[in-house]
Amino acid sequence: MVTAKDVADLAGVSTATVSRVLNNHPHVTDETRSKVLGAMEQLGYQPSRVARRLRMETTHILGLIIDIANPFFTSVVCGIEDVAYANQYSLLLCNSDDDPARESLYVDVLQAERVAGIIIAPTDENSTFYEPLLRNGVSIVAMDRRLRPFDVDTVLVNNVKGAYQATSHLIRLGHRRIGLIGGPSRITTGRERQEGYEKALSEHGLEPDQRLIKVGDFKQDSGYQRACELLEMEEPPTAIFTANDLMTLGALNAIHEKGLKIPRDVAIVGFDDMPWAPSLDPPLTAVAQPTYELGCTAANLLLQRIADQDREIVEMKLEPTLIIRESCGHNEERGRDKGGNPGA
Amino acid sequence: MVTAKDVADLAGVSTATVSRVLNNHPHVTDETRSKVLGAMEQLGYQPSRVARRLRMETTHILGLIIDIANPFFTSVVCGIEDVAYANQYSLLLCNSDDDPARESLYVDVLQAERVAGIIIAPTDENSTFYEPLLRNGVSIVAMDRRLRPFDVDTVLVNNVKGAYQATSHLIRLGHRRIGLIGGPSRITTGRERQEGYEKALSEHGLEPDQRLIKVGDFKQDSGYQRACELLEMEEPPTAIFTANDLMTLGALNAIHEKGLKIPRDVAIVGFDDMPWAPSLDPPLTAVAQPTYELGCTAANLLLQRIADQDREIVEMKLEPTLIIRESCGHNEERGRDKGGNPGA
DNA sequence: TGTTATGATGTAATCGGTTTCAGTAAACGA
DNA sequence: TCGTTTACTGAAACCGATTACATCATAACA
Repeated sequence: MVTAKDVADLAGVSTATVSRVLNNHPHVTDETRSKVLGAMEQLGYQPSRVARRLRMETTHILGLIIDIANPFFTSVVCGIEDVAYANQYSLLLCNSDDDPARESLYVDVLQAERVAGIIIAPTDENSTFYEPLLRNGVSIVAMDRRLRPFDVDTVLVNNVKGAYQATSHLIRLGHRRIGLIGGPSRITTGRERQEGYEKALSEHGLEPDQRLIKVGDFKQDSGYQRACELLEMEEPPTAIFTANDLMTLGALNAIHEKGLKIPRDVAIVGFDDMPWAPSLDPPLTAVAQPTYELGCTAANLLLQRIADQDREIVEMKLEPTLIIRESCGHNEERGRDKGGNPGA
Repeated sequence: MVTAKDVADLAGVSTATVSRVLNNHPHVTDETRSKVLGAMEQLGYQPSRVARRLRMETTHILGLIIDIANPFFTSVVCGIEDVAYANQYSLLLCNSDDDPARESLYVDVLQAERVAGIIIAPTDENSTFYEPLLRNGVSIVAMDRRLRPFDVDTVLVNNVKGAYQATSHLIRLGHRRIGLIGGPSRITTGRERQEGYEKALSEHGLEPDQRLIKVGDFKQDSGYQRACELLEMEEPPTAIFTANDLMTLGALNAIHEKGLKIPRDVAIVGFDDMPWAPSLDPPLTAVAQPTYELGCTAANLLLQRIADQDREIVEMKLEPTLIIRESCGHNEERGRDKGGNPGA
């Protein structure tokens, strides 16, 4: 591998000058500069970021810890990458697999890599293993989910509101027995979406029924399993709210498998409006999240904090939107008190 | 940030000894070892991978250049990450956005990062900007797509066969006017899937009609646009083969928007069997690719090559499977010569 | 007892850049 | 003409680990 020394020798200068040319320092003769540039060109020189990093103590690398199997995050990652790319940062990708142990291990790796900052979607909002990072002044942004023990920049989507809207929509359509397929309560999104669901029920005078609340793990199979449990109850729910896209797909499989017709036999609202939602059978009513924006915002917050460690800590909350299609039926305006408190 | 020097001072030893403890060298007293470990613990020491990397000239980082917006790659990345994780490698994620210019830039970045190896899904199978990498002995694996100018390890899916199966399936069902929404011909998958489509037509005695062949860019919007063009022809095709998952979704939007019924008015086969395919309206018949396996294989090949630069170069071809659901109808066994050469 | 082998540890060079400091030559002012 | 400033460049220290080599103490052996 060709080094600055090689370039310097060929150009007949010192490595200091090579470095100066590389970094566009003033006080370099045009003649020297072009000699050095010529030598670089000729040798195909690529300066080692590893060496530069060691000396400069500034890495221009961002760490990213998410559950990469979850398609929700693909668009989020796009947003992050676009911002990183525009600012000449690279991305170190870590897969938490929604497992706190794996997340913890990657946190150590990222610290060892001396990354400039980290964007995480914590798999447990009470994790404490970020303490050493913060002590060492590594910048952190919590994204999509909270990291409660620490005061860090945070970008969230208003989960309570989204779940509230989805559930209210079902209630407005006359549903009284509404099942929830939720996420783990250790994860912010799991907890808050259940909260929004329960809030909607309560505010409409309905008592949350614990038997209708099933907790999955945000993966497809659990959506299938929990949906089966709900549908096989002696008094099954007439509608189901699934707390993320993968569990929605699982639930749809269960519903179709049992030969049930949506929305006639059972209605369904999902959280996450994915590109395929309009093409599902039937087109899915779902809570849309601003995923790309979520990623961009997280990355921008992180870059800001890297630039200014003393900036005050912010928490941003992006707004979800309920996209109404056909998986709950069309009769919301008919014969019912919209948004009111209809009887049983 | 705490360094080996700090640990050495606290433990009353030299940095050499700290390093020896770190790397489990023999010839360290139990007493010294525990003193050092204690100091590390007490200071929360994380050895700098940056420094180690510079000295050792072995990075334990793999570069990955793909179009991260394409959901096809999420499962592929899972496979890669699992293998990397198991071998204590980290992943530097680069988004080509299917743009050769961006890919080229990232190639330089990865070389500057001195990554141990690179996995790429080339956005142009004739790109020549990998030459400097190969000259410097960086290991490369081409995945999902070819990199023709260079002799590198390659893992592909049998695209010709997959497209052939999909198209033959339509022909067997009696379709004669079959539209193709293909990918760019500079990309292996675009070229080969068109090849398989044309081969199926020819072998069944049908002349490929250039007006029915539309080329998209593997993104959703182009699927929508090309499908509109096909459906608005004076003599529209009775079936469409879409060359990847995103374009399939776009085409479905176009079909639904025009109020057409699948498969009655128009049949559709997709390339890529995604988790949502069974839940589409109607359940999608599609060519399934072993995505996770594709990722694992690529990562394993790369690690093998890193370990042994002289291993002979291999090209692996994984097999696709046509998954028959309902988007082409069910009548393949009825009244027709299965696999034969039925008349018009 | 003297010699040698061996184990445990420290010293210093090293990886490839960046940066401080010093030195040289040219330019400028008086 | 001399002194001072300024532009340019090189020598060497440095970032934080690893490791070849040196050193010393102790054990083993003749």
